This record gives sequence, C-alpha cells and structure tokens, in this order.
Amino acid sequence: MHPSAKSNRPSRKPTKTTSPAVETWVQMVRVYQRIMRRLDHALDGHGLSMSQFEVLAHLHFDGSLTQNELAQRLLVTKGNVCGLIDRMEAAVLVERTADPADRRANRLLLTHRGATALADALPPHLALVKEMMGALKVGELRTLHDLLARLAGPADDGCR
Amino acid sequence: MHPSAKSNRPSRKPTKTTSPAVETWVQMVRVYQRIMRRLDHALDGHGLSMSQFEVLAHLHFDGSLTQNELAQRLLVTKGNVCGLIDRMEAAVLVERTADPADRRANRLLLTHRGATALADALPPHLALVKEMMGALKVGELRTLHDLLARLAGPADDGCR
DNA sequence: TATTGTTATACTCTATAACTATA
DNA sequence: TATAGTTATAGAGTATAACAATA
Repeated sequence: MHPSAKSNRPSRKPTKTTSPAVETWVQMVRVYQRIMRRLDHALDGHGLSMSQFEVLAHLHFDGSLTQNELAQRLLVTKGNVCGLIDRMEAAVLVERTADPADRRANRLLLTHRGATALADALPPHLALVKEMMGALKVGELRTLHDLLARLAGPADDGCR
Repeated sequence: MHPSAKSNRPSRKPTKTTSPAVETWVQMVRVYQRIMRRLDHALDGHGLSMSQFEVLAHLHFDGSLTQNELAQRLLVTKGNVCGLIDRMEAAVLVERTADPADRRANRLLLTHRGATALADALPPHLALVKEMMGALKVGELRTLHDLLARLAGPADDGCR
C-alpha cells in the first residue's frame, strides 16, 4: 500500500514530495541510521555508549579538553556534558583535574581504564566503518565526501 | 592543541585513522547532525518531536498502520512505539482503532488535529530540506543519492 | 506456539534555567 | 559583567523482559 493509499488521507495540499533533494535526504537518513545502529551495537561489548565513545576519542585525538570545549565539539550544552562526565567519572573512564590557568575550568583526562577502553573499541569501530563504506571505491568516496562537504556547509545554525 | 598533544596519550596502537572511508563517514555524521538539528528546531513551533512528525508522515503517506508495522518502519521496538503512541494519543494527534481482521492489533489513524499538524509542519520541513540540499545541482543530487544507496545496502543488520 | 500490544524498569540524551565560583 | 561548571527538572528515546489477549 503506497501510492494512492487510503480514503483516510486528508489530501489538503498535495505537497509534491518527490524531488531530488527530498529523496536524497531520505536516502541519507536511512543510510545514516543503519550505519549508526551497527556502530552503536558494536560498542555494546565494550560497555560504552556512542556519546561516551566520542568523548574518549576526542580526548585521545585532541588531547585534554575542558568541559566547555568538549561541549562545543559534541554540539551539546555544558549541562549535558556535566551529566555525561559524571557518569564517565563514576565509571572511571575520565577524570576531572584542576586547570592551572583558570580555576573555574576542569581539564578532562583519560584514565588508564578510559584509554584502554578506547584502544579496545576504536579498531573494530574503524574496521566496521571501513567495511560499510567499502562498498564504494576510493574515487567514489572522495566524490561522496566532496558532495557532503557542500551541504549545509557555511550556513551554520548559530545555535548553541 | 592538536597533533602531538599530550604526554597523557597512551599511544598503544597507532590506529591509522585517516582513510577515505573514515573521513567520509565523519563528514557524513557532521552534515547529518547539522541538517537534522535544523529540521528538529523547525518542528518546535508545531509542537512536534521528530519522532512524532515521522509517525504522522508515515500514517499520511502509507495509510493506516498497525503499531507493529509502524515499529518496523521506524526501526524501533513495539514497546517504544507503544509509549510514543501513548503520548501522541494524549495529544490527540492519532487514535487507536480496532483492526477488524485481527483483534490483537491496533490500526492507527490520524485525527483531524494530527492531519492538520502535519499539513502545517510538512511544507516548511520540505522547504528547509530543499534549501539545505539546494547547494547541489540536480545531477549532483542524483550522484549523491546513488552513492548513498550503495552504502550498507543489502547487508542489513537483521536486528529487531 | 507465535504474535500484538501493554506494562514496568532503567538508562541515556536533550533542553532549560537558576545557581556558584571564579574571571 | 561574563564565563565554567553545577544542579534540578522535565521530556523523549531506547532496550529488555514479563505479561495478557488473540491467532
């Protein structure tokens, strides 16, 4: 049941839905959700949520960050980061240390356990990404990357 | 602080992170989140969450669905759908009706209020999608669509 | 027996806003 | 006065599992 489905339909405003832009966006949503779901499940065995994994990865690759810097990178509020770090500190994945330069700020550090958890979780995560993106050849990946880069590019929300 | 940041870094396993596959995925995550955030905010004024909007859209375009059918389309469990529909029924956006063919099932219907809410929210939603995807020409959109379609395509999770 | 939907539980993420301590 | 972080509150999404009614 799809095209002219139900008399149930109000049909006020025909709202032409089939446009290349919309179809492509719908396709992107589908693919994103499917991939993200698999990546999320791959973290199950490591006792990490996707957000926690992202925190660990940022601290690993960007070095120590304040909670505020982390909030900007994760695109969430500092209140959210506070709760997130609360949970991760309780799980001994990160620790808050005093920032010598600004006594208001916390510098976040990976604990040994956090670093180990990332070292365990990252390689299979990357392998899975490569597997799923591997349907495309390198040239196609580059094309995809460039097309994505031009979407909603400079026009940033200004939000948060 | 970026490249060789902290002595804090364990650096066990260099984990080569820069690959076309990974970079493209990271780009996709960024774009997806930015677009989704704007679409989400655009729904604020209509009193709908993104999930609720999706429910209304599915009922509109696919016709009446059972909760189970809806769960499959939204990729969530039937327990989740139950709670979601509870909230939407409380907001008089949808209603549960008896399925004549299967007395276990609920057929979900848009209420007048739900149909109106969708008719109000859908056009600006689509317009925003077209605006954000409009950075690409039609041919480029088609290319993007085709590349996306080949990602994680037939290899479905089997999950849920 | 299998399936539809419900209920209960628990955790995570998100948003907002008032609050503190520093700057 | 502005900023970094905290706290409180609320709502939403998710996962799991046990359960009732029906197939």
